[in-house]
Amino acid sequence: MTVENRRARSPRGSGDDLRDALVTATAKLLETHDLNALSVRTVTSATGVSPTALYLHFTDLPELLRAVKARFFGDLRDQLTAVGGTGRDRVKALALAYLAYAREYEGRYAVMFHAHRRTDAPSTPAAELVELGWAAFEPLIAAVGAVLPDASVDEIRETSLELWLALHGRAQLSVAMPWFELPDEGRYVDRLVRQVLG
Amino acid sequence: MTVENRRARSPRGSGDDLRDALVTATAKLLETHDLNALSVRTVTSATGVSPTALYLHFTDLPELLRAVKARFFGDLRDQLTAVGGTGRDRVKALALAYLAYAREYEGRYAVMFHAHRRTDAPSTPAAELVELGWAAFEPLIAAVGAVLPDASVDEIRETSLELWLALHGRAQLSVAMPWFELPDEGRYVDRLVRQVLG
DNA sequence: ACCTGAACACCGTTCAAGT
DNA sequence: ACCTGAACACCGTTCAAGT
Repeated sequence: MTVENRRARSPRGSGDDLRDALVTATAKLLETHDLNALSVRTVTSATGVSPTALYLHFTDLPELLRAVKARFFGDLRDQLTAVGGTGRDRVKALALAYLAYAREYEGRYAVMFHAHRRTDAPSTPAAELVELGWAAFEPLIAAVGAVLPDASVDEIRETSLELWLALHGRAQLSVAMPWFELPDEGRYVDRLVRQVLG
Repeated sequence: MTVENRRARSPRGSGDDLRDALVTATAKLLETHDLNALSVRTVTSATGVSPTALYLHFTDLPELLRAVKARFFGDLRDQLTAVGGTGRDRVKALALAYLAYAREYEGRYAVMFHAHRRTDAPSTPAAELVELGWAAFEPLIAAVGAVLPDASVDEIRETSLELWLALHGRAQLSVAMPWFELPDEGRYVDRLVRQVLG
């Protein structure tokens, strides 16, 4: 992974500028590079600082990646809240927007649902991520609630989750196994919404 | 990642013994360790050979991981073909067996559907993996076909895929975000099968 | 035929130091 | 207050050599 030579960054005014710059640079690199092509050195080099500068704002590389994940979940939520429509059409539009996000930003989606951890760490839930995940999920819950006015909160949540898990299954598979041919997104969403919403 | 000191392996009789030993050792390490805790050195050390011995049987580390993935898909297929039952009960039993595999072997599932690649490599489909993926999928297709005797091959495939994508969505999410609380597996499968199979 | 050892350019992270 | 440089124990991979 060769990174263009940038001029060394002048000492900065203050605050979280470098932190933001590192997150932005990492997000950009993920558009064109694999997750494990990311290193402290490529990220800092792309930002124009020394490798050790990363540790001024993050405890380690995984924490930087968590911050990047958080940004991606925020972006996804923004895309979904911008979706229009009402009733069942709105549910379908949200489903299509979700699949579109995964398709357009494959690298992001791979990182957002990347299965790391495993025994070593105490599986730190990273409260911020939990919250952002739920926040991104909310528009779908609201849209499903509008379609099922007589359903309880639990029923709405369960139904929304079924929709989301089917969307995630398709999105994640297409990222993990791009060679696996899947039916048209529109058709998939039509059938899914009919099956789950009745 | 500390690995117990093993005696150096004596020169072997012949053939693919070392290859198998490396795949087995890697599979075992994945039961307790994260994917990126795997290295050429931990794998070969666990096998009792020098780091460079890996290159006698694999072009590089990713190819070893592909071989491990292939073994896991074979295992999954074995588990699914061992499932009994007929009709709709068989479909449900297969779904539960699928989720059970992902739950019991989280590390395996994470590797099987790990989204690597991305621009650098030409996204080598790895024909062997494609075939093994389909082979693991076949039992479900057959079970769905038995439930829908009047359906066309395409309809059966599409319906089976919908079932599988919903199962994969749940399985992969539980591996990627274990802190996300999901409804009971039995209830999920009951509702899913009713929704998709009508 | 099968495996090892030394060597290469990397890697994440720490810590003392610079401005 | 903010950032760098040298150093540490690692990493994947190559290649010449050992038995």
